Amino acid sequence: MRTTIKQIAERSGLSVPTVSRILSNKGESHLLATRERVLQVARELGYRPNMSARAMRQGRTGTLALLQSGTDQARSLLPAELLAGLLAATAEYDLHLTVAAVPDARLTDQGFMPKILREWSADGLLINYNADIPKAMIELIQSHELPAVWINSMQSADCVYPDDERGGQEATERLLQLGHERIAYATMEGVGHYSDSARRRGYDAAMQRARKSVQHLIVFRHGNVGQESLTNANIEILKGSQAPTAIVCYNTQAVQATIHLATAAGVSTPRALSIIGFCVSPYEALGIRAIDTMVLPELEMGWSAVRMLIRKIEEPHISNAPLPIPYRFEGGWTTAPL
Amino acid sequence: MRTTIKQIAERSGLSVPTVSRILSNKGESHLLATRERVLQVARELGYRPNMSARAMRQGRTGTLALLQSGTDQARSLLPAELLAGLLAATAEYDLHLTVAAVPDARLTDQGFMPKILREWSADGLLINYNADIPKAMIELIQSHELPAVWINSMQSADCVYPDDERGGQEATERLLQLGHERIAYATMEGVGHYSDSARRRGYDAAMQRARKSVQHLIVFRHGNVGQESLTNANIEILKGSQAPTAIVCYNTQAVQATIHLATAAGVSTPRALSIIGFCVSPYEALGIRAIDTMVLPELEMGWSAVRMLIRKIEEPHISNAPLPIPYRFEGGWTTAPL
DNA sequence: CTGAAAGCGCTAACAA
DNA sequence: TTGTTAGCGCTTTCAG
Repeated sequence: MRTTIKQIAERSGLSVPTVSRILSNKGESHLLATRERVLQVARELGYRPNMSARAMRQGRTGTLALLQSGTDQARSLLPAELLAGLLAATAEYDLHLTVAAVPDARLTDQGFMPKILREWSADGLLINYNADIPKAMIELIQSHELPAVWINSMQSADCVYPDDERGGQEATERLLQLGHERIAYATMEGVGHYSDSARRRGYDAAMQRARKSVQHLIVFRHGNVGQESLTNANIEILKGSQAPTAIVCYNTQAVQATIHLATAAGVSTPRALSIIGFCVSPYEALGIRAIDTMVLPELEMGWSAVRMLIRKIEEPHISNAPLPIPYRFEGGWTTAPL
Repeated sequence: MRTTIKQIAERSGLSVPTVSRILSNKGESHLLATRERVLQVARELGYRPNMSARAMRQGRTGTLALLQSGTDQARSLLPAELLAGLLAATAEYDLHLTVAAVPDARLTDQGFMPKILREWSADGLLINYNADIPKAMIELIQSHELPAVWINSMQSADCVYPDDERGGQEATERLLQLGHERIAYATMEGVGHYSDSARRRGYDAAMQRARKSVQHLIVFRHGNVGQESLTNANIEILKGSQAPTAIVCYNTQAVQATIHLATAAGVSTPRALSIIGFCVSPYEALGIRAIDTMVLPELEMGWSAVRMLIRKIEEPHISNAPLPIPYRFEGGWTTAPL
């Protein structure tokens, strides 16, 4: 049977509360001898505290829950780095992280509610919805009394999100500073996420401030068209006399597409074409050392979200200002002065 | 304050156990009237059961824990599909999933133990270690009394893993059946995972059974060499008179590399070069509709692992036979008869 | 510095 | 069909 405090108390000839205090480091006012004895016995018996009991007594579960939008797509909606940040931060504050997904299909179901929202089993909620959040869901969560922080989503309060607009602007400014004038923005067809328009807004703003005209918007279609047509559709842009000398790419996929395109067009990077991309980390493409990257600060975002949520749990009625996380530039080998 | 069963009992003029029984569907022997009344009041007060209390009483937390090896690398060691499978399965059985990571750096630390192992807060353990598992860790977990199932790892019992050898063999056999004779195996430099050697063993076996000589092993180096040298290093293989007409690729990265290489060498797919890759899902590369893929059955693996663990929790002393999960072939547009 | 008593919210066993 | 009693393991008073 599992070892309990009571057993340790009996074995060491002390009372239950004494053992409890020592094992949970409450009050240093204990004889060194008793202390040692208790710890020794606990070790011998392989004691591990029953967190359910502790939680019930203290009114805190010691758990944060991540409510994650549909993971039924192949592409990871829960980026590894974000998860890493959440895990590191929760571990740091001695909390557990439980993950709950709301399948996209059920997102609009009226009746559906994930287990985590039907019960008291976490102290707070981290919400990472990449898709648009149904209004009903937002209200549900707000009426739910559980402290919550939004990740990757702009709300009026209690949210943490990457500063995409500023990121797009900074990427473009870097290229401008290198002397580039014809700078394009490249993205993938059908990206519904607000980050695409936000980065593009930043790009537009930088171009306008520099009094350069906004250049070719390159939109890559996903692969389900024939090899020839796809390549030819964009290849002219890179070969024309007004071809861009630099491109800001929306994501890793767009970077890959751009490189592929450049290879096919016989345009070499960075000699004739500079590239900055929004990637998870300085991406090593084939034949390329590393991409100049605006790194999405997922790790930091995870940490910030956890810290904000902990604050929220401690002071539920104070709402936190939205926290934009700046992108970090990491140099690679894909940009050069014009 | 949070609504409790007691409050519902008072409001509805019934006793606490009656309310408890109705709310947790125990025993159908209740008057319809009382039933309705209780449910009504519960709804009004927004009742949600306190899982800590329930867990303490029942000796079950209703939680499975995923112990995950270091997430400090950029590459996701927790594939989205696996997580999706685990989440779907735990939701199906009305269980929570908590995720705990052991940072690679601390993997060998003697003193280090993740919170989840220091406490009683889960009913069972799902272990997903991609790196080699230190022996000490295995023993620790085995001595830990908590029912455990290994994912992606071959143990003597209680484990679920993809059948890489058979997968490699099947991929190769498909190409042989298409009439190919010069078939290569392509992988990335420095892959430490056993899946590489297992798939390769399967490839070797298929080739030997067909009495074909094992062909060119193509090893792509990661991008940190100049574009020229990398391409040239492998390009000769595809241009030579004994060039392979088909390639089995270890992973998505190797597929990308192969396509890039083929593009550069002027070899078209699938006309002159067939490709089968081990990818997460039929990968849409640029200019390619979809890769012929041996799909890693991560979703199923997640489900199987959860089912096995639940069995293990119910009957801790019965050990489950290792469960190899077969790969699933999904056709694309990158293979053709010779 | 330590112990006795009480109770967190829930459910299982038994009694009515 | 419902109520009474008891107790899961732990921590928090408060008393000694």
